[in-house]
Amino acid sequence: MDCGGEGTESDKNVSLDRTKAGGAVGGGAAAGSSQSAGQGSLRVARPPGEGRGRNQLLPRYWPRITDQELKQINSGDTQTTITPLFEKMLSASDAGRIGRLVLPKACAEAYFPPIHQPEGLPLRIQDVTGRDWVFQFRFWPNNNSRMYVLEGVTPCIQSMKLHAGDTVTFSRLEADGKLVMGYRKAPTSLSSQDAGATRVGPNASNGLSNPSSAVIQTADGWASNVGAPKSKESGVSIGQLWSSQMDRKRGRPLGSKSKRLRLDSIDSMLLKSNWEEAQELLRPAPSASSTVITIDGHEFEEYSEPPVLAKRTFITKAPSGAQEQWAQCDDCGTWRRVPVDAFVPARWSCSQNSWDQTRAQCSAAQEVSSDKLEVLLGPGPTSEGGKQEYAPKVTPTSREENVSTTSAAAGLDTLAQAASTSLSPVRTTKHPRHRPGCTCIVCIQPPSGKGPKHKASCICNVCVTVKRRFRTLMQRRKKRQCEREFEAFRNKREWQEEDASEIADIGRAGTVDAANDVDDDLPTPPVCSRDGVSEDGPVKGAIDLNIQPDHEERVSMVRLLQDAHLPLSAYLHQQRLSSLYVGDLVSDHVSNDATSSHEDTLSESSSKAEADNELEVAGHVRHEAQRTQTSLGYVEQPNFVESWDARGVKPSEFSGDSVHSSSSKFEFTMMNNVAASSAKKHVTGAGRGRQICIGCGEPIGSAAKERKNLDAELGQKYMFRCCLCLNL
DNA sequence: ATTCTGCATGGATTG
DNA sequence: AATCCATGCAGAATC
Repeated sequence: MDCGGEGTESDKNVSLDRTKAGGAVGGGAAAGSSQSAGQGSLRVARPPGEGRGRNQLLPRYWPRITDQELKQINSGDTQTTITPLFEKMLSASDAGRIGRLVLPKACAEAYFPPIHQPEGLPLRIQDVTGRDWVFQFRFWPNNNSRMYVLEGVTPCIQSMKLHAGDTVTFSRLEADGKLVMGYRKAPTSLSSQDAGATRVGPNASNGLSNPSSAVIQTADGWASNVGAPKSKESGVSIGQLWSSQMDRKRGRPLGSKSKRLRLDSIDSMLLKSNWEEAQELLRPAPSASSTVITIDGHEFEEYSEPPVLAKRTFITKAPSGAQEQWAQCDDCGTWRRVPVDAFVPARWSCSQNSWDQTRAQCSAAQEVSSDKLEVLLGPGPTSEGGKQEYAPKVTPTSREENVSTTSAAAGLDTLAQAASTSLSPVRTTKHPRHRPGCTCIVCIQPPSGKGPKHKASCICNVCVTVKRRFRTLMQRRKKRQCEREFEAFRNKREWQEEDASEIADIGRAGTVDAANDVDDDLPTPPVCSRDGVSEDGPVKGAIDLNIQPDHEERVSMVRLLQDAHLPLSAYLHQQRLSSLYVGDLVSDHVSNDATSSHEDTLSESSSKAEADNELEVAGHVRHEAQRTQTSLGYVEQPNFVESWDARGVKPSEFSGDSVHSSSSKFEFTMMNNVAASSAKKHVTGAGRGRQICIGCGEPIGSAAKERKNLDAELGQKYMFRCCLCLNL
């Protein structure tokens, strides 16, 4: 029997049938589980029994919740029925600090309240400990579709100590419709690594790196980490099943981006180590020709082709004083002497020894005995096992004379010593562009952390070179900046000239006030009424070329500015939303109504001074749009939507405030009037700005601080209180 | 400089 | 081909 959610078709059919048998689970009445419902039994992944569009839910989101998990969620209350909804394995993004959990679209639309505005609405979700979290359930428009996210999940994720690879589950308590979020830890080896890329085999502790918190997979599916020891009665090898599961998940989550691997610290260290080793082995391509360029009086070699990996070789010093290079055959392990400047490819054998035809076969004897070679190279390279056993130890006497071109440690040590003791420049292959004798800044300085410390007044070669190059870099940066500024200035002039030309043309057609100041640094945003004719803007009577007839709302910036100074209660009253403030329900359509009523009260008059201050007003409008959003959208946290009944109940039928506005729409409208071409970019900034205290309605000075405080306290975003209201 | 925010992109998956 | 969704990115706000 297949264990995962992506099982065979027959398995799916079985699950579907089970679902029909009973959608809700809990209290032993395990929906769709013909298996034992006793403690520790496992629940087969199955399609959710309810919810809109449930048939479209991908199997990987089907909940695999155990009875233990259900009991934990339900806090031992056997009377309450729990309906598992869906689950999702956390991606790196989900578990990151950004605090956004991407929700599968189908799941979000099936089980969460329908939202019609990108701002969405706050959603209260309870965790397995009974703690309530409030997340912002919203969406982003995406390719004519939507991308649903839960925002502000970081505190919750952190409290659960979840990482990428772990799984969060969403269920619903049927008694009150409350949403409950559980979790399932991935095996330790997966918590920091891609579950799809890491395979835990049968011998890997049965796939259980931490029995107390790991996932157990049996023939029935998954057990979780929720507390108690797990059942081990599976007749099938857990390792095999785990392996099977991992096979199916390979190339899949964490996420489907299998190429985007996460690296834990050990991996990072290994990668860094390998990278540094690889750097030591990089050589200019044999066929590449170099050109020498001079920068700040120093010559650099530039190659048109990328470097290639060379074989790890060793250089010794012959009694005659000449240097020799030794390379080991990959086939027979015999060491061969090659010219000191010879390029030995990464894969090399005796047959490629074109420098000594008498030793171009593996059958040819080694030129010197292994003992002698060991003295020359140190015990490492020629040690038992021979091949690829490199741990060269340069003797103290040879360290000053022999510079290994391959050993990172020995080579870097030598470089460091040479630099710190002001020896003459040493041979180095530290960089493919640098050849023995290179005196550039890269080669003359010791490795990071090594060598003498330099003072500000130091005038050693390294310091002088570094300072000179820094000066050069700064000059170049400044030059580039000047060029960019000049380019921007030129574009701006051209844009203004074009605008002036267009307006002049329109003016000649009799539709434009010729007094319009076209020399302003920035275009002033006209405010348009519904018919697209500017009323308050400086171009009175002009046709707004950016008007979008299908847009529902047109608002007055001046009016918005006036509203900004209204107390929240007064504003709500004016907008016929007073009931909202006392806890009555307001839904999406309410905010739309607010917009309409807002529109109805557009100010017909605007002073010249207001027109002159359009830019400033525009800035305030952006601010005000957020205030409006805050006022309308997130008034009373205690009255947030508790959950969403997936059986089709609309948000307005919820017993809580679920209020949000169309502030982005406001802003888009306004920015659309400014310049359609740049409206999108302006809209990008929607939702930001100074935050408004939900206690007193005043702007908050240091929103982030208060928000973090509130995050820690309430575990959600979009709720702010100033220091006074927080009694700080 | 850092964090927040709202997309935009493109690889992976599905139909 | 269409869609999903993980993540990158740029601009704005904030520290």
